[in-house]
Amino acid sequence: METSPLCCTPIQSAPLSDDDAAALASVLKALADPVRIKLVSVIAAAGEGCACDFPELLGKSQPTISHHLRQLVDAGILEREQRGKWAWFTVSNERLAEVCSILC
Amino acid sequence: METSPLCCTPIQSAPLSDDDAAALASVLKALADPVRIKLVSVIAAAGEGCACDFPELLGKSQPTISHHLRQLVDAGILEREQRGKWAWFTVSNERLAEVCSILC
DNA sequence: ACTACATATCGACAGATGTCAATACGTTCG
DNA sequence: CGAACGTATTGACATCTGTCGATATGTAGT
Repeated sequence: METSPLCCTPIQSAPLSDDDAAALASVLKALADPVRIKLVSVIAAAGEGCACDFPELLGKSQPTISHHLRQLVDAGILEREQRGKWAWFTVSNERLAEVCSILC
Repeated sequence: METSPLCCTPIQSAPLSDDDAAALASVLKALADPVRIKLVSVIAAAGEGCACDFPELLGKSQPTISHHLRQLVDAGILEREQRGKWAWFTVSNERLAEVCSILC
């Protein structure tokens, strides 16, 4: 869920509707965790990332990492691709751009 | 607190350090609530806003609004100015720009 | 089919968070 | 000063959230 595009009006120009505020808040909430924003930055900087590397890289258990990855995918921030038995992730730059286009 | 500037490197170019990730997450967390992001949008669109108008405008109690305003001020997103017995708020466009410069 | 390995889900728990009623604080004006 | 009014803080509560161990699901190779 939550893969629908966000509203595109910068907050400077008009207040958000209740629905748009809820939608934007839910995407921001997905980003608003130290582990998750670091996951995004690691994947963004490398271009892509394998789930197998994250537990050691971030010092969190495998279930915890899987939980955070799911939230980011559900929010439309990450995209998941299965390669053999590994799960690879990329950042949706469009999604981040949507957020920025509303904030600034 | 939390008024110190955020790190300025886009996540595309390098992964965030643990400290930078925590700092960015705490600012995003302040934005990641429907009531708070709507407060920001209302104030941004109008240029400024009086605390006295928000409870009715957002359908929340005065203590709840005060609580959210405090979080936004602590995160450096809003700035507070006392005018007589009223509290007025403006949006720190610099703070929002910092966030966007890291995300995009 | 069986084994090995990567990832997802479940269940449980401690800690954080949003909310409001009650109350305290601070400013203005008579 | 004292009353009136706007705002902040406190206390309490239900809900949400991050975390991990245990377990289930899925994929690949023998």
